[in-house]
Amino acid sequence: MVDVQGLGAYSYLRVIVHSQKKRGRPVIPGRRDHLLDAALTLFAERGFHGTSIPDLAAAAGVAAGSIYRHVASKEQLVNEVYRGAKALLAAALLRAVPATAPLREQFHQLWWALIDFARSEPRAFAFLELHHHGDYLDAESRAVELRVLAPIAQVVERGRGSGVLKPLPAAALIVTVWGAFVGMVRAARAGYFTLDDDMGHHVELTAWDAIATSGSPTA
Amino acid sequence: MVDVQGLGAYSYLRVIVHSQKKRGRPVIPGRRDHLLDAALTLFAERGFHGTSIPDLAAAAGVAAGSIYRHVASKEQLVNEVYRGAKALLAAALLRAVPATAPLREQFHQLWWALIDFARSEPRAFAFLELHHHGDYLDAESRAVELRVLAPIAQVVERGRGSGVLKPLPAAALIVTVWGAFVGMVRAARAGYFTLDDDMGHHVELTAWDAIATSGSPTA
Amino acid sequence: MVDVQGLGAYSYLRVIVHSQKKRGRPVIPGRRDHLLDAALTLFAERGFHGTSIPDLAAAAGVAAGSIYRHVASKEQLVNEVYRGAKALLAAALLRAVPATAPLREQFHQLWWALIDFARSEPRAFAFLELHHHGDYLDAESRAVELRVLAPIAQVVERGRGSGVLKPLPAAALIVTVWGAFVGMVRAARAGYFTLDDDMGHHVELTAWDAIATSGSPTA
Amino acid sequence: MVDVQGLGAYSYLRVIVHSQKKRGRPVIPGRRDHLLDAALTLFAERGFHGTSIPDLAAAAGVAAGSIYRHVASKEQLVNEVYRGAKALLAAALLRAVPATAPLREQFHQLWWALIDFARSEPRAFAFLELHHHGDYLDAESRAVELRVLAPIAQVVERGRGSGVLKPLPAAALIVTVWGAFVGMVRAARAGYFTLDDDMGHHVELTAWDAIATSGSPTA
DNA sequence: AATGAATGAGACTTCATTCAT
DNA sequence: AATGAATGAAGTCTCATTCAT
Repeated sequence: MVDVQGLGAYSYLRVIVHSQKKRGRPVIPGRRDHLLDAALTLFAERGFHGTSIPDLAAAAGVAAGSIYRHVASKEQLVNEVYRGAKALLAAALLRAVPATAPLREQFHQLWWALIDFARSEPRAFAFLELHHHGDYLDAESRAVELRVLAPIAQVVERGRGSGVLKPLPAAALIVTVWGAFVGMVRAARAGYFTLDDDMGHHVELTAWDAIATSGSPTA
Repeated sequence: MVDVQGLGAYSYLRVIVHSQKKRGRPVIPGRRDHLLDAALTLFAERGFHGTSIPDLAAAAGVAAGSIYRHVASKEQLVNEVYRGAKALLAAALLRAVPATAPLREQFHQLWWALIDFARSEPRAFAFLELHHHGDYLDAESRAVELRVLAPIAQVVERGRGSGVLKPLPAAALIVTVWGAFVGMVRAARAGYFTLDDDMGHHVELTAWDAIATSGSPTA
Repeated sequence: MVDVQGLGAYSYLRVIVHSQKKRGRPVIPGRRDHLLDAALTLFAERGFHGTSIPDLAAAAGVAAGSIYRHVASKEQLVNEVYRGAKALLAAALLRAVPATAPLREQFHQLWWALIDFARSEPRAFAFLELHHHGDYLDAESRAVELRVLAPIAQVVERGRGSGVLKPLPAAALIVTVWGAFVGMVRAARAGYFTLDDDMGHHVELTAWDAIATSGSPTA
Repeated sequence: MVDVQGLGAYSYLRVIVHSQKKRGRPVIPGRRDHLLDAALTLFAERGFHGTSIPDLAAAAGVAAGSIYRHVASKEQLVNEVYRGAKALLAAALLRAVPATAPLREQFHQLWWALIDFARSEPRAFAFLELHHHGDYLDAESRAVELRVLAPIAQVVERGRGSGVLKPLPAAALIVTVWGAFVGMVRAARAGYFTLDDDMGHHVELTAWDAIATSGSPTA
């Protein structure tokens, strides 16, 4: 099991042990997480400006004013959600890289880790796709985009060095793989097909052939 | 000359599509076209909900109330822009398919037509990417996504039949190509690299190898 | 007639000639002035924080949103009202100082100019009293308080020089006169008596004796 | 020892009034007194509507909800503070009137009692000035203004009868004295000068001359 | 007795749309 | 055909108050 660094303060990603140390009316355990979760859903579906505070409150099952007990502003809320989703994706990718293995095997692990992520956290995936930019993202939240793709980049670099991958600029290889993956998920979400194991496998083959040296073994 | 079907009433597309011809018609489009053009810019940059009517009016250089001379509502305006952008893309693709040619050549034509489009109409491309869904799109506007990719689909189908392309589901091949292309443009827009001819060429190679039968010639 | 400088942009203090040069739905002539007037009333009665935008809108007979067509914010509105009221008071004082006249006569003119002001513009007077400080006043609006009392200060200085007034610090004399005047107006507003000519005259006598050299003639 | 009537249940006034005595009672008042004290500060600085319950709670060092252990509402709180401040002023004035003494001496005592009050309880003084009116004051709290000036009125009446003071309406004399005093304190608070003994003495002279029969001795 | 989370009304402000000119 | 003032609903956020602990 990988040690997932970088979760930082995104408490809702962890199973929370409530220490109940303060006096006063106690926090209903899941409230904040519930809010962030509802926000993830709505922001992913309608975007930041398309989601109102009353919408969020209704989805979270709280009064509108109560939201401000958990976050200071709507902007802070998106940023919190953004970083949470990003951490989730980063964790999925990190978990998938067994340090030593044939490159084709690494690629396979990575690919299916991504598919797992897209399947188990479809909202987080959709959210990240929709919110790269936007004035409401703060400096920390921005400048992520492809940085989270570092594990992929790492694998690609290794492959280029060893001659297994095409001697093209790394960026060209990465955008192809990442683009194919995103395209697949989007098409599935749009209803063009179901993202089943077969489809995942098919596109894995195309993605690998895209970047592998022509003569390399495909599977 | 390509027959640009489907433009319907979206005159300003015709102006743009035909603009290289310089016939008698004034190049400076009418007020309505100017509005649609300004709307394309703002919607692409900020999204539908992030763009206000006063913003649009200011960008178009008209009074807010005047917008309602041209469209009945803000929603109708996005839909109009949406269909315009989609028609632009469709036109670019249609123009690119020389009915008879080796498949690799057709793919090449298609690929560079897309690059031309992304370069010459970056706002339209960004807009389409950002507005697939959204409650504000009417029934006609939605359900486009990949339909406009019909020319690509057509080429792919031909290729599968002839054995030049992998015997995978057409959807798997299409999403890979389209995904790689979109990934490349997005990465360029995000500043990770410049979409120059070299990069276009590199990614073309990966995309082709992704879908071609393993032994096929690459270029 | 004195040239009243300092009215600056406070249009509502002047009789307005409407030049009606712009197109579009015309401004209903008195609207902005009407708003400032209603704001003067409410702010004087309830203070800044005690007056809401809906209150102001109702008092001015417009919709709440319409207020923002005339001022950029509630804060700008108070400041506008503040400067208007101050200009009114300044004008009243300036108008009252006949450059050459026996000091007692000057005092008399000044005193009754103030009474005229308090009677004809009771809201402006009450407003100024209530709004010296306040975070909502901008730098320009603050730093007025006694500056507008410059004409009084001028007269007092003259009197001290000539021996007609007591050889006390000017500030001591001024605060007594101004304080007596304000006390009188406040008491009248509170209903303790009516500010008629008799009362005005009585307090004038006390105020003069307060500052005049003991042996000076009283009237 | 002065008999401080009217303090009723406002225990914290007694603490302050008696504080110079240092008997067994703890100088640090209870929670409720602390709250009323904090409220006096904030209300004096920002007014009723400009002060929020969270502000008050923070200033008093208690939780927002705890305030409602001590008062039933924010309105009751101002009224409580109002009556407390008024009682403080009343006590200062009562303490200052030695039943038998030459009128000039009585005036002197009164005047310096007021100055003591303004110096030692500047917040109470500022508060009273700012809160005469206001919908939030209940019937009992309102209609005070000059009633608390009864001791002054008493002295003035005596003086009119004996011919030492001007034969003008008592109200005319009172507002002058009170107005001069308030004007002096306000000017000092605004920073125009320091309210030192000299200034207090100077303005005392003007105030006395204002109301004394012209030939009367000044000091 | 005290806490502070929760509430919902209401604050200021913006916006899509209408309308008089 | 075009303008921009006017509107009122809705948006974000704060606040007085309640309530579970």
